[in-house]
Amino acid sequence: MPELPEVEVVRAGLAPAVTGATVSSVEVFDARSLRRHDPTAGDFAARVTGQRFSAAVRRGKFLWLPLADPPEESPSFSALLVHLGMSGQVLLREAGAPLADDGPVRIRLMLQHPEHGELALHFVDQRIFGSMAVDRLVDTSDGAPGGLGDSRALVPSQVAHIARDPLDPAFSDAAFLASLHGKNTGIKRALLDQTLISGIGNIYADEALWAARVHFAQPAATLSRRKARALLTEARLVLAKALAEGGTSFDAQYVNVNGASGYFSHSLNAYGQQGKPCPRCGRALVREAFMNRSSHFCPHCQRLRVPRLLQS
DNA sequence: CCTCACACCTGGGTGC
DNA sequence: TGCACCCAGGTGTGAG
Repeated sequence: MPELPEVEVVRAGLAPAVTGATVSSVEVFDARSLRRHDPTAGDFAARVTGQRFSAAVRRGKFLWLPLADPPEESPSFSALLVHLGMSGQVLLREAGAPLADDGPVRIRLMLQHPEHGELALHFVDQRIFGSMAVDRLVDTSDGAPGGLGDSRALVPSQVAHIARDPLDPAFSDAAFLASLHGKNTGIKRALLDQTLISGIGNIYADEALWAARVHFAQPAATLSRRKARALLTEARLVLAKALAEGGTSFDAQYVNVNGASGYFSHSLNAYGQQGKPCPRCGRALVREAFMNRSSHFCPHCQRLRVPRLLQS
């Protein structure tokens, strides 16, 4: 469940269940799902077992559950970091729910919540591009809250280089627009660059570009201020609308913490719509190879515009 | 520095 | 049926 709306659906679902809950046990069934865990930070299971979560927090596509109490030997706070990669899921189940029902469960946490009692947290990940880790929390560079869900100005060290997402109140439109101007690359690459703006992936990049009528390969620096601003607005709109519809689910792989799908796939205008008529002009949408994957766009509405200065 | 190709994985779908 | 090949919501790394 990978882009901002899908990760936010998971965060919002986890928050009431994990906040205040204590981890009673940890089972790692596949150590490859700890690719982001630094072994020098200590054994993953040992670092999490017995800990209490204080919140569920998200920036972009990164999710973390801060641990309420720092370890005795260290003064710094840390968090259970979660990234879903391409195929990760976090499912909340009744204690004793069979693992086999949920596909490849890579890690299971048993939680004890003061009000809700015992429940199981299943980290499922087909392709193992996602991972869990224990990571230390560091100060944010701008002094604003690290992400949605925690008012403290802290982020996991592995998230410190990730830009704020466009739904974050502390996101700086001006800084983002200025950074586009200095980029020597196409606009879609810039939208997907999580150090410039986070939370946007292949689906919502294509949707935002379609809505703003911008070609994916348009050099980022050649977008007018007005066009760049419009694109940012469309990105916000599509993320917010997808979130309101529970995210995009093409199959059972992308679900909320209860295993339910989102509905935004019915609202897609461009992504995966190659061959179908453009909802705006009626001409056929196309798919083109891009960065080892695909771009979907309308060749009529989204033209590549080469500035006169660069023509020769 | 900056940009880009590639590696990291599994499984579903398609066409021969 | 078998099997090669293409495809998939992401990110970190290292070459150039």
